[in-house]
Amino acid sequence: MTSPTTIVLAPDGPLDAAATLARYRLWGEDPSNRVGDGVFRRVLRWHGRLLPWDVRWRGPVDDARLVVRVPGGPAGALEAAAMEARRVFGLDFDLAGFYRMAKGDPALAALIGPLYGMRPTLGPTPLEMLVHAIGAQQVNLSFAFACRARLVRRWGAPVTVDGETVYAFPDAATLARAPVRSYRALKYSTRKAEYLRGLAAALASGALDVDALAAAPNEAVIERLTALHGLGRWTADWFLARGLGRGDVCPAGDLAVRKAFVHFCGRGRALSERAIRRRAAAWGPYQTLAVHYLLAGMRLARPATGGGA
DNA sequence: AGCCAGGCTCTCG
DNA sequence: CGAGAGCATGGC
Repeated sequence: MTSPTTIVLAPDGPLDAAATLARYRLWGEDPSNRVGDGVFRRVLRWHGRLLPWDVRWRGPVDDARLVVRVPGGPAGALEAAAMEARRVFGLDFDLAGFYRMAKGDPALAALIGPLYGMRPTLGPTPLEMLVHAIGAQQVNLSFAFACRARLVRRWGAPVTVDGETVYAFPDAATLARAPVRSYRALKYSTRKAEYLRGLAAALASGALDVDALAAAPNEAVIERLTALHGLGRWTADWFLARGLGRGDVCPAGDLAVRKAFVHFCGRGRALSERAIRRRAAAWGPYQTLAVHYLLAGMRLARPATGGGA
């Protein structure tokens, strides 16, 4: 009687794993989320232990399989890793339903083919997703990635397996304790340092309750997050979309989203944030997917200038 | 050199 | 309220 050593996930609908994970490489490297050839590696925090795990993908886009392993880890850790894998590969999005809707939409129809199987990747944990969001506010994404990589190497825990080093993302208490000047050394601005410390403290103390957020309606999530210093509507929208996996979200204030709407929906003319929200509302529960396809569509159109999902 | 990058807060009218 | 300044760094 031995416990299983792998969990195999079968996506409901198509999955293009490489396209889904492109976000982890487009603007730089992420030391806590390593993408290799057919494999994704990460470290799980499991009851105080740091357990490296990996997930390998195989098979065609229309019949893909994900194989999750936690070498030497207990069965519970394997289950937890599989939960993270579901998030990383966006397995809970309804791609089939989205494609049925998108086929009849003039802005989206042409994107289904070239992006078939691409899913939004969700942040593995709320802390990690929000730290990235704060870091990405206003600055170009290459710079934001570089700052985050420095943060991970500074306060994360390196774990080496098979010659590959993956960092456990720093925990909230560590980030809450770190002085502002140490963030400055990583090239975060003083204000972002304060925002990051405040966020980490709120999560570490439980003042910001992740489970409660996951159960709350969108409006309540926005209210709770924007009550914190440094988290505005943009950050809250992206948290709903890429943190909680909500489908009915359009971060209409996002610069890249606005540009994508100009290109695909505005016939070259700018739309107000309000007009964008109105237009997106017609996509109902598929807004998050639609926005990701528009962003990735911009990357197809103009590979040199980025703007991807 | 100067402007802009997948924002947010604060101030002022 | 809406508009405008400041934030800090890197890339073009």
